[in-house]
Amino acid sequence: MPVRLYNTLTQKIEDFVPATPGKVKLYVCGITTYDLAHAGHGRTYTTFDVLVRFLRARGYTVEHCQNVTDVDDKIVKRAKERGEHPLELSRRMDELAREHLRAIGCLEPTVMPRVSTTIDGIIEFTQALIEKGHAYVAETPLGKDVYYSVRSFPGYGKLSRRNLDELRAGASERLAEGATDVKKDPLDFALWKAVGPDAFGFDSPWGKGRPGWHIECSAMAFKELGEQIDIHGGGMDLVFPHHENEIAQSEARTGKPFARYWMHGGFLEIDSEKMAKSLGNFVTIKDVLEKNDPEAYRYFILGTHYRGPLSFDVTKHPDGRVTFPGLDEAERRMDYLYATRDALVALAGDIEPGMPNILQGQAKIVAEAKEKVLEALDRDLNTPVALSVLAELGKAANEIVSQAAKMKKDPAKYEAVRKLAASAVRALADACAPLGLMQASSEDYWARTKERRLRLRGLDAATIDAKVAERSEARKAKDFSRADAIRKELTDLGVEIFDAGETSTWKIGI
RNA sequence: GGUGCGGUAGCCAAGUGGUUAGGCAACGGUUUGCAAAACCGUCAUACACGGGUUCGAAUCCCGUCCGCACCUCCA
Repeated sequence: MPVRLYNTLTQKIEDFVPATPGKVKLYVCGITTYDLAHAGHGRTYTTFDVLVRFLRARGYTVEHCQNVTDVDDKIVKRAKERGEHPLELSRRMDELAREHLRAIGCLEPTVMPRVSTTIDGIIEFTQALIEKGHAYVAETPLGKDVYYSVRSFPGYGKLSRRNLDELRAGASERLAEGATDVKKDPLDFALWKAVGPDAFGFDSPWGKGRPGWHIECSAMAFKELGEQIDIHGGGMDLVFPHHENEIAQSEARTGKPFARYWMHGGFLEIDSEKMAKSLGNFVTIKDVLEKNDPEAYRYFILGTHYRGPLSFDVTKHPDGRVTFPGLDEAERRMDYLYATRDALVALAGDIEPGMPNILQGQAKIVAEAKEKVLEALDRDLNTPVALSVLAELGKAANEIVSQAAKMKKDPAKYEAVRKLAASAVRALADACAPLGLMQASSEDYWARTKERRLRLRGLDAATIDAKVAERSEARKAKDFSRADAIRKELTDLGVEIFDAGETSTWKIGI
């Protein structure tokens, strides 16, 4: 079955066929770097990260271009407030965003162009549009602006299904509020805006100014990927006007279809409202990472189809603690997956994987897991179904481990079940790979979660170790009431105890 | 008003004409000194509402209701 993706342009799920067989050119609109990246950004970039990992797992070579908007009015404004150079503020925020996205498992895009280093391309693109009659220069008190003439492009509105007359009604009202009317049509949008001689800007044939928001993406995609790309992605809020304008610019210049497929991710919501910087209801990725494991966040995101809304719940406890219940639940699932893998590895040791004729129900699940995950992703990135495959595999794996304990007396059987366990380890890795899950070593995963959970609960490991040791002594002496009392005490602190024979281990609950 | 995205069992969430999605919670069982974890079972003939098409509809058609977003900067 081919890869199928929903295309906003046609409103249909279509077979994915890139322009060049085996090669995918992907452009994803990046972040405007004036503040920390929030959990909604994280959702979008995680979605496209899974798309990239998945397409690669399906054998495609993916060129993933994600821009950095480092020249923008918001950046200039924020920088001014802080007495910082705009590009310096942007560089700092970009570094943090990269760090946070890397932490949640997003692979570095192949290319990351910046506005500030693409000014030549933007100017060239703007000039081309002027020459072709799609853009015009307008005089303003600050100098010369360049606007795109929306009426010059017949296909305007085809992505967002809007027609110019309906749009004009809204735009005229806004203009009435005292804006200077230098545009020929209220819907025309800026390609280049003049700034005063003292403001942050770049020299151009039209004087000092800054590029408009939409032209930069057209120019960067053109420069890095060429005239036509396979997939263009971003959040749903970019459909209009940003992506509509990109189409108008790029197709007016080249005369060719810009992107074959347009993909848009749904919103992350808090209290049923879109999480947004402008609404002030956002939780940053940094906030998330302080409370939960990065893979728990990814698991949480993948639990809902990328086009639907995803509710990010925040619970404020009576004691003042703030938690994210959805992420907590996801983190328990990650604990489960890592614990499952640990048990498999402990059983398999370094035996070679194989598919012996044993535990056939489980063996079938192990054999099919990888392909089932890929098949789920074939269907417009159905990550919830992919996670259900992981759940099925986890169950089978744990069953293999518990059945193995009963086979120890029969060396031939035991070796066979160990081979199956080794296959399950491989299957788990293969099934997780396109999702970007279970990327840590067990050692790292348990260490980082332990450290974080101890910190959140204000506990320290040495105290717990001492209590657990004391309890072990009590158990050895068959003083079970003493042992149970200590366990109760620890449980109340959020510490879970696991007895295995005479020894006990512990972990902090989520 | 226009354009989209949603409304599925206690909760989260797949499915888009007939065949067990999955997870969480709860309860019962196997296991355990007792637990926990793990596994098995139950909850589950649920699909916003009203009509219609069909042998058969959560799924298609018509009409409503509700939530959210975009139409100005937004992933």
